[in-house]
Amino acid sequence: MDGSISPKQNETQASKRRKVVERTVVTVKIGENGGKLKNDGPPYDSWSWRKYGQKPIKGSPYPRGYYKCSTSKGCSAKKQVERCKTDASMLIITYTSSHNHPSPHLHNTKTLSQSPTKEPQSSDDDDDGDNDDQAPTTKQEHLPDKDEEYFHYLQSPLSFPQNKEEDPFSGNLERSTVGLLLDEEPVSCCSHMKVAAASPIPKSEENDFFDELEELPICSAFTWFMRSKFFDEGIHVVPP
DNA sequence: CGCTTTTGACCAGCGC
DNA sequence: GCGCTGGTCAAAAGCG
Repeated sequence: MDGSISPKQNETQASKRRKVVERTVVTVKIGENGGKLKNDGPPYDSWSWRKYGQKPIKGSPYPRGYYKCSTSKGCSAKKQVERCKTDASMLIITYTSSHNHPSPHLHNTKTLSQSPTKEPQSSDDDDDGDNDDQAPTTKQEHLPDKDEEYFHYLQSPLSFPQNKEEDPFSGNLERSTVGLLLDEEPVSCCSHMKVAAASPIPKSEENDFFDELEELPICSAFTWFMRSKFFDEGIHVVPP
């Protein structure tokens, strides 16, 4: 893929580690049209993703798909898509790393919606994808309407499980969504989410995770994600 | 023709 | 130290 550059020397060193960097877990409820997706097909998303692998996951009847961002060549953003064990209509998407290029559809959202929910915090992650706000005139169509009809987005921001009380957004949003899910799916549906949201995290893992987080600027993956999806597009929490 | 998807193999981390 | 599992790479095939 990266063809010319030997990925084994650069990326592999870091990416092969299991303790990954930033991870943002998002749960997507597939609507009735879920069947349209091939496999666990990634829900529509502003970036283009290229599948580079698929693996059966122990304990899960569904394989996990591995995707890389193909919108930009050097972009290291990745995501893993898997279905919830107990509810096949739920997709668990784990975003890893962040995009190093602006979102191809941001201009759409920008013009479409100056969403009132948008937090003024956008300036702090400029170092990351400082171009985030500028929309390249890419012709990545977004189909917001369709998108919204196909999927109901539920989020479980793994990024800040410990701040959830302090965090301006996580408070309501996270709680409601996760709470809702847990309520609806007491059967440990989406164990990721439980871990992500609640925080019965095993000590070591917790430490590792927070450790990783602390090394990163708060902006990273979650921020762009929030900006580009949750706030610009608006995540739709499907009511029961 | 170019890009994406599929599939198998390999590598490395983690747990026992 | 060994085995298991997860994650990535690379080649081939398919599709637009």
